[in-house]
Amino acid sequence: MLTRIEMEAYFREAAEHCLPGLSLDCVVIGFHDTQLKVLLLRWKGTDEWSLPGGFILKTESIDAAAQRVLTERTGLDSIFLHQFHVFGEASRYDEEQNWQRMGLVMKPDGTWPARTVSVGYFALVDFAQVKPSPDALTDECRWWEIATVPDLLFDHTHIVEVALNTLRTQLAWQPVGYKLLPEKFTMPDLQRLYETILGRKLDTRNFAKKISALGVVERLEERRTGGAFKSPYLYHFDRERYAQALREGSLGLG
Amino acid sequence: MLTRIEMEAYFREAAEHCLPGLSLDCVVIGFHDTQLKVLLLRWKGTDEWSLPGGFILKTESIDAAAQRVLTERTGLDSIFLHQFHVFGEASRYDEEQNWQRMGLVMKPDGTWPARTVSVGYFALVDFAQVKPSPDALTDECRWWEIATVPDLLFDHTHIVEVALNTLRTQLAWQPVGYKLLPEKFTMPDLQRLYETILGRKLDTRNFAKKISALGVVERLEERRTGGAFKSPYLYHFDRERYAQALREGSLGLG
DNA sequence: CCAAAAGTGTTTCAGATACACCCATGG
DNA sequence: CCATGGGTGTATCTGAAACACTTTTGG
Repeated sequence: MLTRIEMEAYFREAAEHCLPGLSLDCVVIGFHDTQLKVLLLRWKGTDEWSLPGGFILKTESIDAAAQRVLTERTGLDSIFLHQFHVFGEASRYDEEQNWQRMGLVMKPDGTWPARTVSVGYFALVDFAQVKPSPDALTDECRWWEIATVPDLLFDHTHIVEVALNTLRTQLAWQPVGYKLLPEKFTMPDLQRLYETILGRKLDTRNFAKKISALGVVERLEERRTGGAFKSPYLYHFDRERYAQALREGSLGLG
Repeated sequence: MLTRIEMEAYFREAAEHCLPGLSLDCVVIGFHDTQLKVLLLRWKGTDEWSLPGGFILKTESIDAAAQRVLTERTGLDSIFLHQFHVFGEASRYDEEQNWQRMGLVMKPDGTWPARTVSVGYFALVDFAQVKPSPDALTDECRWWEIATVPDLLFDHTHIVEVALNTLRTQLAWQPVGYKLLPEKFTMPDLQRLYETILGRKLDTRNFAKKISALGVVERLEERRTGGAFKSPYLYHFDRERYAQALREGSLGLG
C-alpha cells in the first residue's frame, strides 16, 4: 500500500517539473501465442491494474514523454507509438473510488488529485524483446491477454477499447505486422496476427497469395524447426515495399 | 490592435475558469462552389489569421468545450465534431514572433503566455447554414478556400494539413456527404465533393451507379431549376442506410 | 503410423473500370 | 441554335473468394 509520504513526493515532483492537468497513457500491444496482449501495471499493495502512463516535462513534447515513459517500462528504446485519442471527460478522475482502489490516501487538505486530461497512445512492440519492469508506485508489470484484462482503474478499460478499435480501423495504414512480429516470422504467424485483429478466420491460400503479390515479404531458405509438425518457412519484411504498401493502404486485407 | 488591458482580461479570465495549459483548435470545414472551405479568424488590427479555438472550462468535457466554441463562431448548435490529434510539441508556442504577429504585448512581468497543448478537432458543417461571427479578440471571421489559406499563426497551418489528411484517410468512416451537403443535393454536388477530397476526377456513370447500389440516397421528384443547363434531380440521404454504410466503411469509393 | 499443421493452384464471381451518346436548359 | 453540363448502359478486366489434397513432423 502506498504511504502518504510516497504519494505526496510523487505528486510534488510532478507538479514541479511537469505540465499541470495533463498526462498520457499507453496501450502497449504485443502478440504472442496467437493472442494480442497488453502491458499492465499493478498498484502497490493492491489488486488494481492500470495502463502505464505518466506526465509530460515542461520542456518535452508529448510524443517524447510517451517514449520516455515506455522506455522505463519495457526496456526498449525506439518504440513505435501512435497518438490515437485524448480523454477529456470532466468526470474521468472525479470518483474518489478510483483513488481509494489505488491505495492512495487523501491529500492533507482533504481533497483528491484534480481532474486530469490524458493523451492516449498505442505502442506496437515485439513481445519477445520487452522486459517488463514496474516503477516506484507499482508492484508488478506484466502482459495480459486482451480477452482477460480485468476492470481497470479510471477510464483505462475504455482507453484500451478505443485503442483496439483504432487499430482495427487503421489496420491498412499502421505497421502492425512489421512492429508486432519478430525479425523472422512464418506465414502462419502473420496470418494469425491478422485473424486476431480482424476477429475472423482468413483463407490460408488466399492470404499467402495476397501477401506474396504485394511483395512485402521475402522468403528465407531457413525454416523454423523444433515445433511439432511440418516446419514452416521463415520470412522477413522488405522494408521498402512494406512502407510503400502502408502509404497506399493496401495492407487492410478485406 | 489589442490593448494590454484586453489581453490581460482575457488571460485572467481563462486562468480563473479554465484548465491550465490546454486549449483546443477547430478546423471547420464547409463545401461550396466545388471547393472545400475552412473558417478562419483575423486578429484585431492585424492581417494575421488563425483557427477558431478556445479553452476548456474546469467542469466541462473537451468535446463540450469544442461545441461551445463553435456555436459562438458559427451560430449552429449541433455540430459534427471529430477530435483528430493533439498538438503537443514543446516549441509550438515558444516563438515570441507569433504573439507579436497577433498584436499582443508582453505580460507585465516581461514574459509571453506559456506553452499550451492544443486538442485539434475538425467540424463538418453545411456551408449555407453558417453565420460566421468574430469574437472579442478578432475583427473578422470568414471562409477561405483550402488552396488559398494564408500562412497561419502558431502551428495552425500544420493543424489544417493534418485535419485534411485525416479527413482523406477516414473518408470511408466519416459522414462527409451527410454533414457537408445541404438537406437536398444533386448527384453532381456529391460527386464534386468526393472529387475535391480525393483530389482526382471520378467517372460520372460509375459514381452514380455505386452510390445507388449502396442505397444511401433517395431520388426526389423535384429537380434543381434556375441554374444554367439541364436541371439535375435532387436527392436526400437515407439516414439509416447511410449510417450503416459508414459502419461498414463502404463509402470510401476507391 | 497417426494426428495436426504447412504448403500449394484453379475456377468462379462480383465489383471496378473504361467508354459515348442524347437530353435539357439558359443565353 | 449553341454551348454546357446532366443523365444513362454495356463490355471488359482485375482482384476476391471458394475450394481439397499432399507433405512434413513429433510423438
